[in-house]
Amino acid sequence: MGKQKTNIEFIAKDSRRRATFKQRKENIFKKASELSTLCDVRMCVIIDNPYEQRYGYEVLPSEQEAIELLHGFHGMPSRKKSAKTTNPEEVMQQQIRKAQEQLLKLELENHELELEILMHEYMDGARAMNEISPEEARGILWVAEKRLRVVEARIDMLSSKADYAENSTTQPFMQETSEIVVHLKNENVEKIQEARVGN
Amino acid sequence: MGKQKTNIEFIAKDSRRRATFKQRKENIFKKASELSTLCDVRMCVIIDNPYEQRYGYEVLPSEQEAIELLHGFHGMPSRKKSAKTTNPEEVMQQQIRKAQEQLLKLELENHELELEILMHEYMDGARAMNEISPEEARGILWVAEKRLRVVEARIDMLSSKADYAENSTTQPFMQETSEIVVHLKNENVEKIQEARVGN
DNA sequence: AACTATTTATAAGA
DNA sequence: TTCTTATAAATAGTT
Repeated sequence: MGKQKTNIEFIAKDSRRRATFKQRKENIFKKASELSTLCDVRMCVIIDNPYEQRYGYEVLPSEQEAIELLHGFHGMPSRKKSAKTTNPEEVMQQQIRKAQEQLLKLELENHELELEILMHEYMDGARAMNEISPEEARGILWVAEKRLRVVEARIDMLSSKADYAENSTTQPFMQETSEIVVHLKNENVEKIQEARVGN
Repeated sequence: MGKQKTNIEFIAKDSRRRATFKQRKENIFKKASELSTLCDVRMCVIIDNPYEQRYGYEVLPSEQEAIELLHGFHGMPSRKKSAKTTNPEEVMQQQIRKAQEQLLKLELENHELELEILMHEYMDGARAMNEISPEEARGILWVAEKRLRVVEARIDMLSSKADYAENSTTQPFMQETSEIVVHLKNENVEKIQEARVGN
């Protein structure tokens, strides 16, 4: 659009490219915001910005939304909203309880993929907040250790090929396995320690 | 735009909302695609689609791009591109070698945050390909176990508060700590076993 | 960065 | 719904 129709191809001239980028980027965010409001649909636009050093990319409406969308948490309530009105630690405690509860359920129901997603989301959320409570630390350790024991048990079970051949067709519980890795900020090590002592 | 200027607010009428959604969604993807080409900029648009059951959301240009953008891997070569022309297993083997190499470097240089990012990316890549090789499995276990030992050692070290107070200011190695969780598809358990036997 | 001539996007209507 | 069309918005080239 404009005074002359342009082909969609890389703009060689730097000044023109920068101008076009700035303008079109802004318009895309605007359009995205409009559609989100008009149809009440969650969306996320991520645009790498090579011309700005502060952030390598810009996100609308939020990075958290993007993470949730990518992880498929369409049905879950937005963590962001509740975080606005509640103490972060409270929110996190709720989350770890929810995570533990769900983990237990999944253990019973053999839905490990859901756990993977849940943990992933939880970890992303915790990292975003840059802070975890002793309860969270304990919860994370609990989950991680539990996963590790399950994995080890399964590997032992698979040591015998015969057992595996037999079980693989009859036991849905063996369908998937996983280990869990949790990243903790170093300032939280002390909290973990406290959690262990307090436990 | 249109025959009448409209306020940006939720469209109550369902048929009209659906029409607007479809049209605007298409246009946003088009605009995003154009900007990406015009300025050679990586971007990703994720739109939840409540009217389609097949996918809860649509992504442009790819989910992998989104993951990389979110994790901040702007400088790294696109895994997707190389995967197109190479055997997936080859690519993954290269990746685990790179991961191990980098881990060693980080152990020495105390840059654990970089490892976190690297592992995160690696895991996402592995999951996307839905397949890992014995070498990868062994590599992942190696990394995970190594991280776990480091964490445990640090927690022991922190058992004494006095030691912590002393060391926290003088030992950069103590700056951060982490545990690592790896998710493995169950069909890969056997591969892990093979890797361990072959090791 | 601000200004237009045009091209695009799109709100209603069919 | 999808297509059409009058009009609002976006934008290429210019200042």
